[in-house]
Order: sequence, then C-alpha cells, then structure tokens
Amino acid sequence: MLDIKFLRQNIDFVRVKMDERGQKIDFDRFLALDAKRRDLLQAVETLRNERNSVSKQVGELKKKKEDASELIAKMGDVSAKIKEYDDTLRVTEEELNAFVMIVPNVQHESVPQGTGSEDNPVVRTWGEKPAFTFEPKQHFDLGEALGILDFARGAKITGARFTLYRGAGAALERAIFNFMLDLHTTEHGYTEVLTPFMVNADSMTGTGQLPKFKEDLFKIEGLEYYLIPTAEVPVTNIYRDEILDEEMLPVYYVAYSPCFRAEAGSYGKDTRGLIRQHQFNKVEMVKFARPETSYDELEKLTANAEEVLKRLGIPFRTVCLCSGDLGFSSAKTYDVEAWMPGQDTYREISSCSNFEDFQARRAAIRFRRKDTGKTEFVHTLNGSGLAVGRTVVAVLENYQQADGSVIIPEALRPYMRGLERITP
RNA sequence: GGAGAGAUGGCUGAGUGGCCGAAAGCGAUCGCCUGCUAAGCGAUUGUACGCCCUUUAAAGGUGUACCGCGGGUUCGAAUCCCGCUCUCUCCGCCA
Repeated sequence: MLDIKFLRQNIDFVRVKMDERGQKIDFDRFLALDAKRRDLLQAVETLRNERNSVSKQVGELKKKKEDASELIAKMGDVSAKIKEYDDTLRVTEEELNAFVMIVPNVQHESVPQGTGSEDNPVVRTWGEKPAFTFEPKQHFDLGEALGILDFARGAKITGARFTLYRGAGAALERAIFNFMLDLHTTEHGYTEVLTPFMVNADSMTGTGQLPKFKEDLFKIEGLEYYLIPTAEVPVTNIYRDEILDEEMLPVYYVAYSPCFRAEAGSYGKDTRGLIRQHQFNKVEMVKFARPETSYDELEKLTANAEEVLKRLGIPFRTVCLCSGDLGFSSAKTYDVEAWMPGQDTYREISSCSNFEDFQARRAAIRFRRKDTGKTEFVHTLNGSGLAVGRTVVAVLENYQQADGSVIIPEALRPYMRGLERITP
C-alpha cells in the first residue's frame, strides 16, 4: 500500500499516475476520510489526556485518604465520551484502511505509458527460432502422443486444468526445477528456502493478494488458510513485522513451490494443455533490497531469469509492462516470454517486478540505516525463475523432431540420468 | 485428541490495580580514560500515529497508543475477568 502521508501530500501526482494505469479511484473520499480521522484522533486524544491526568489526581487524593468522588463522577462522563469517539474513530480508520489497501502501487517513472499488453515495448530478444521441416505441434499433442502428459486422467482425478505427468514427463518437470534451483543457488547467489504451501490471511495481505484478489485464491475449508498462488507470498513474508540490519541487505532467496490459482475469469482461455493450470510448479526468486539499489537488482533479477532460457537454448524476448498492464503491487515489471513454436507465439514464462516499498509497508518489513539509526521500509522484488510447466511446454515445442520425439536440452541431461531423447 | 505451563523492550528477566514505556543485567552506540587491546567510568539506547514549530525536510517540542491478539470490569489495567492465537512439557495417535 501507499503511505497515507505521501498520498495526502501528493494527491494530484497520484491521481495522474492512477489515470495512466487506467484506474478510477475516488480520492476525494480518501481526503475526506483522512481529515475525519485526524479530527477524531485529536478529539479522543485530548479526552484521554484529561482522563490520564485526572486519574492521577484521584490516586493521589486516595492516598491521602481524601474524597475523590467528585472527580470520579466527572471522569465517568469522560470515559463514556472516549468510548463513543473511539468507536467512530475505529470505523473511520477501517474505512480509510480498506480504501488504501485497494489502491495500486505508483509506477516508476521509466514505465512506458499504454493501455494494455499490445503497448508493452520489447526490450530484448535472444536466440534463434528453430526452423522446422514439418509443421511443429503443440505441446499437448506431443505430450499425449509420447505418453508423458495425461490431461484426461488429470481431469478425472480432480477436474479441468489439472494434469497427470508420467514417466519421462514427470522426470522432465523435476529435472527442470532442480536445474533452475541449482543454477540460482550456485551461480546467481540465491539461498534456497522451502516454505509452507498454505499461508494465513496476514501473509496474503502482506504481499497484496488480499483483500482485493480473494476470488483468485483457493481457501482451506474451515480455516483462515489459503493455498499459495506463488512462492512470492511465503518467501516475502519471511521478514514480515521485522526490522532487518542494513548490512544483511540485499537478501536473495529462491524457492520451489507448487502454485494454486483459481483462474476466476479465465474461462475459455488456454483451456488445452499446461499453459493455464489450477496447480503448477514454479521456481521463484525473491529479493529484499535497499531502496537505492532496487532498480539495479531488478535488472539483475531479470537477467537471472533469462539465463535459464539461455542455458536451455530456448529463444525468448523480454518486454517491459506498460502503465496499463502493470500488476496491482508492482512499480515496474519485465515479462520474459519464451518462444513457443507450436503456438507460433511468445508466451510469458517469467514476470520480474520491483514492488519498491509497497509490499514492505503492508507487511511491515523494515531495515535500520547504520549511519542514522533510522528505520526505513525495504524494497521487495520477485521474479519467476521460471514457471516450470511452461518451461516444459517450451522444451517440448522447441526440441520436437519430425518423428514426434523430443531431444532433451543438454543442460537437463544430468538431471535425467543422461536421457537424450524422449521417444514414444 | 486429553492434561498442564507459559507469552513483558535487541536478548535474559522483574513487575499482581495508580509513583510502569516498564527495575536489573546483557548487548549496542557515543564520550572519557588508556602506548595498543582488554578492563573501568559516564551518557544514550523501542515502535507507530497526531499536533506545534519549520520550507509540506531533518532536528526539536508535545500528546496518544502499544507488555501475544481481541473484548470486559474500573475514575485508572502489563497487573483483575472472558474469548482467541501461538509456544513448551507429558499422555495418546501418526509419516
């Protein structure tokens, strides 16, 4: 969330920024609530001050065995009034809080303006698209023919958007996330963490999934626990409500996790195959950084994601999300899109974002400046490194052969007991 | 699932109705002392939100809140009462 003080003092700037994001937000309501809150706060604090000092007098009188009944009677009224103001104040603060919680982040000045994904500029392209002497197939046709992806049985076991992997398919999925974890831990400086896959409501609020995106989450029956839609949630919340030492920053974490998404509102979109599942695996990179380095960290993070595709020999391009396409919590996002020959298009395989202090403020993740001793919010970043299921799609489609077999990229062979090719 | 114990500042730990934002110790920071280091001495040492002052900064002043969380009793709650959460111990169960 944004800082209330910042919002109050820069309301016109924020109005413009939200306009660029295509967000319609009633900031007049905010200003009214904020003013109301401060008025009430002053009133109630004045009354509390009175009660505190009079109560002290009562104590002194009683110690001297003198009569204090007059003061006590008077304070009864004051206490009643405090309760009354407190109730109004609480309601006002709840309204104000609810308002601030659904205001998106302010985008960085380098974010291009635009209204949708068609306006996202391509910042880099890498690799040569494979030339086929035949019509390249889509991954679901390849996978079913090879007997490594079973969508029908996934649907039987659970339902639509769940898939059963078998044999070399299951091994490929596992090989891919192990390869990614090893790359990020041994060469990119990340520390691996393995987190709970269910989190409480505070954690979901800290990273911004709640309260605004409740319908995208799976909730556990009878508990205030949710299945994570990304490891960003448990990993970023590692330091919720903590004050970190400046020297420990930046912190780099990488985590494997399954991700669970309700995909409300995507009916009919990517209905076939692995692209859009209710459950998929992902390797996620998360950083906690000092504000002055966070944009350098974003570039490095994105490069770390791209490196996975380079090692796998999968062509990709990187786009910078424009103002209208930016996610709720993000100040700046790069999407890395892998080339998918079967679909004859690039598909998002990683999304790398700098949230600046937006999540840190919600989650109360701060650090103490060594030179001033002051606390400040950290900047949080994260990026997929990468989405595993979509990487399987990219491998199958880019490495498919005329006979329907699939060559295993060399980087993955050590993770598949040397297997070089998947054949029916 | 059953029984019991507990939750206080960066840490240890005192505090059972007002003098408690909270003793003491440790740690940390600054200063003094000192050939150097260590020891010693002194001072400082939580967070948030308002208001005043100020350039809408910092610093300063002032007020309020916070002793796991939420309610209640009371003129007044870290302290008493109720509910919840979490932690620990024992028993049972279990991978």
